[in-house]
Amino acid sequence: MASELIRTSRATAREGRENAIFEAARSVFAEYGFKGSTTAEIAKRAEIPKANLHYYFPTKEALYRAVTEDVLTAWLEAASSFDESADPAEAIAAYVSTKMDMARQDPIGSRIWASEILRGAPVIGDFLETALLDWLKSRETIVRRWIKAGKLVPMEPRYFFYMIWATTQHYADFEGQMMALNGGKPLSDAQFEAAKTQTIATLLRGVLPSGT
Amino acid sequence: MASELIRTSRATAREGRENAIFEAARSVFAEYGFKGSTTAEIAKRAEIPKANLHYYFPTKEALYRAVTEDVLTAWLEAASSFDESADPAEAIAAYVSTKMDMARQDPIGSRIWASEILRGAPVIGDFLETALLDWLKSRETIVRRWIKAGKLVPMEPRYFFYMIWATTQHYADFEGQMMALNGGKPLSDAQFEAAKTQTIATLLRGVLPSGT
DNA sequence: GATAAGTTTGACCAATCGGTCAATTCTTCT
DNA sequence: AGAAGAATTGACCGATTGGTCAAACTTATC
Repeated sequence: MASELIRTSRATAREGRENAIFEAARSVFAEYGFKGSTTAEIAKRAEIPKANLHYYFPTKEALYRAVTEDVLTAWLEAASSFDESADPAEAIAAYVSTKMDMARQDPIGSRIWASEILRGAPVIGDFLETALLDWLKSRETIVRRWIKAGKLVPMEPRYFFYMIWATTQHYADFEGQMMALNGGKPLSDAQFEAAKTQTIATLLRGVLPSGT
Repeated sequence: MASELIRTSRATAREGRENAIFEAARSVFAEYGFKGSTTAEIAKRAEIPKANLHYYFPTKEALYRAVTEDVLTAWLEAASSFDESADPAEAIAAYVSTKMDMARQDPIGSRIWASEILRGAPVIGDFLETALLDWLKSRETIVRRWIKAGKLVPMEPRYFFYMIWATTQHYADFEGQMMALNGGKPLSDAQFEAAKTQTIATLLRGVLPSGT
């Protein structure tokens, strides 16, 4: 039930100043997108002179690509959680749970993804058309098999995955909106657990046959 | 079933060049966010000299506020669709349907909203804490009444609204991702209708008592 | 402790940023 | 037709942008 996904460090190992720059870049890119971000602001958050940033990352785009690559790696890691069970209810619950935990632990990564899609995915476009599409297709096959076996209600698997992605992503990307609706405070651990449990329950009720 | 929401013109009446600037600004702000957008790019898309833009909108921020206000107006219009029926299934179906249609017809508006939230809602923050919170609270009361009456499964209404908002918003904000997964083409009308129908069905199954 | 390699930094540059302004053109009214 | 106001425009301004560079400073190696 609890997640093993503890991201104390990023996927790619970095240390010292390089890591400070990397983390600063993540937060700035998540907030302002690629175009809206400035190397000066990143350097400021990393507490280093701007010139020093360009020693580790030659251009703003190189830094953005490094950050983006890291986000994709995390996505692929989470994706595998879908496959670890043969039972649809378990697989879906595990996947949604993992995605929710990711949104909670690494909202910045999720926001970088969202921001990248908003501007037309110029950097991760290739990934979407290849790795992501492959993943989706193969999981659609699995879901269709479950439907034929009567373990899931008839449906188009793709739109179900969109619901899962949308909901889990929402808890990262719209954290600000949720805070405003929650007295200015972020969701507490208890609130988040309730949200996660309920989301899984609603999704499962939505696709499991009635008698289950 | 079909939506009455035809947004051939924006909420606020505008004409001629002012409208061209307004629409150009919408598309640029949606793509790059406030900071990442430039008045030069907006002027270019509006096919006017940059100086002319400042005749109608004194500053970039004034233009952004005008665009943002328009998005909020559209949101409030859609919100009312929840109230038009006494039956929970009908109310939810109508609301989701309206929101889906909005995402389809005005994805740019949805993206401006998302982009604004991503950077901490500096402009619409007040709206979130007042009008949106009021709306949410009063609808939570309605949903709780339905739950007590046994018309809906026990749940925290808020997280259910988050699911609805997330899913409907996803079809606007992540259109680029969906295109990449759909052979580079946007969802056809038929595909979109299928997605909408299935989304409503899954959500309703998820919250309606089993015997229904 | 000298030398070389790796790291840090302030000063600087051309390009772009949001915005101004005076001059010009177009509309409207009489 | 001609005056008055509204709309349009190129030229321009100071500030900020991403990025460079040579000089200074640290660190590891002998």
